[in-house]
Amino acid sequence: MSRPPHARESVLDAFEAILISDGERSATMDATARAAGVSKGGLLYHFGSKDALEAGVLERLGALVDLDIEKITTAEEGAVSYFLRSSVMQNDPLDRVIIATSRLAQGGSAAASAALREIRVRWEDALRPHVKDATALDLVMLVSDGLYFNNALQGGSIPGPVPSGAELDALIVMVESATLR
Amino acid sequence: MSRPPHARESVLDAFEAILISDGERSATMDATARAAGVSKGGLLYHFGSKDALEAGVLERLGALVDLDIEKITTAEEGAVSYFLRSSVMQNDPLDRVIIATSRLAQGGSAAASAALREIRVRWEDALRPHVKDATALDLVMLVSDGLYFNNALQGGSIPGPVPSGAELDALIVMVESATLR
DNA sequence: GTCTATATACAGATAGAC
DNA sequence: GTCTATCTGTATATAGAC
Repeated sequence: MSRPPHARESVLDAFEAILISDGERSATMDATARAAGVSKGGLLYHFGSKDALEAGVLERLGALVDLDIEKITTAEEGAVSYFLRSSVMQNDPLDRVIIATSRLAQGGSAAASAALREIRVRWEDALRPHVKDATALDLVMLVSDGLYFNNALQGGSIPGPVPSGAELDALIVMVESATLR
Repeated sequence: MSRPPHARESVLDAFEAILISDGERSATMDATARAAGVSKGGLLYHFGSKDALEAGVLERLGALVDLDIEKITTAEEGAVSYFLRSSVMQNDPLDRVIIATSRLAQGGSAAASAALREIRVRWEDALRPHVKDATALDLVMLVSDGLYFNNALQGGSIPGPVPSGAELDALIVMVESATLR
C-alpha cells in the first residue's frame, strides 16, 4: 500500500458524509458519485456494487477501532474517562465511520449490524479490567451507547441533547465514581 | 371516535411490525398492504401517502407517551426505576412504536426525528423532580437511550447485549444510588 | 371501501466507448 | 480509469372499475 488509490478514498469519504448528514436513504451510488466528483461508472470501477461500498466502510471501521482500543488501554486520564469522552466527539474519523455504519445497520445491512456488535464486544473487553464488576461495565457501555445514539439521531446541524464541556465532565465523574474498581 | 376504523389500525400494526423486524427499507407500502391483508389501493384509501402512514405512527406514539408520562410520575417503585425498566421491555405497544419511529428517523424522516426529540424532552421534564441534579438527569437519560439503541439495533431475533433480569435489577440499583436526590 | 391496472421516478447494475 | 448509455427491478402514486 505504498500509494493508496486516492479516488477510492474520496468515494468512501463522500459516501460516509452523505450517510451522516442525509441518512441511508439518500446515500445512493448516484449521489455518492456526484459528491465524490466521479461518474456512476467511475465509482463502479472502484466498488463493483453497493455491498462493496458498504464493505469499504466496514473495513475502515475495523482499522480505526484497532487504533481506538490501543488508545483506551493506554489513556492517561483513565480508560473509562477516555472512552466516554471519545463517545461524544464529533468529526473524529472514528466517530464518523461509526455513525455511518449505524445508519447502514438501521437501513437493514446485516453486515453493518454485526460489525457494530463486534466492536461493542471489543470495547467491553478493553474496559472490563478497569471497572469493578459486570454491572459497572453495563453502565459504562449503555452511557456510551446513549451518547452515540443521540449523535446518530440528530441530523446535520440540529443541536442535540448530548452533554459537552463542563456538563460532560460532571457526567464522567459521576459514572467513574459509580463504576471504578 | 365511537368505532375506530379497524382496517386503519391493522395497517398501522403491519407497518410497525415490518419496521421493527425488517427495517425501514423493507417497510414499503406494498409489503405493508400485503401484511395487513389489503391491496395497495385499499391501503391508500386509508393513508393517502407514505407520509400519511408515517404520521399515523407518530400520532400513535404521542398518545402512548401521554399514558407513559402518567405512569412514570405515579410509579410505586419510583420514577427512575420504572423509567429504566420500561426502557428495555419488549412487545410493549409503546416500545414497539418507539422502535418503529427510530427506524423512520434513521431512514431520513425529519418528522420522526423531531418526534423522538420531543418525547425525550417530555421524559426529562417528568424525571427532573426525582433526581438530584442535571448531571444525574443526563445519566438516567443516556442509560435509557443506550437501552433503546440496542433494542433498535438488534434485528428481529438476534439476542443483543441488553441486560435483563437480575442484571437489569443491579443496573437500576447502581443508577439510582448515583442519581437519586 | 376495496380492487386492478398503470404511470412515473429512481435505484442498482451492465456494456462498451474513450 | 473514467466516461455515457442503457437495462432491469421496484417504490410511490394515480385512475378508474366494482
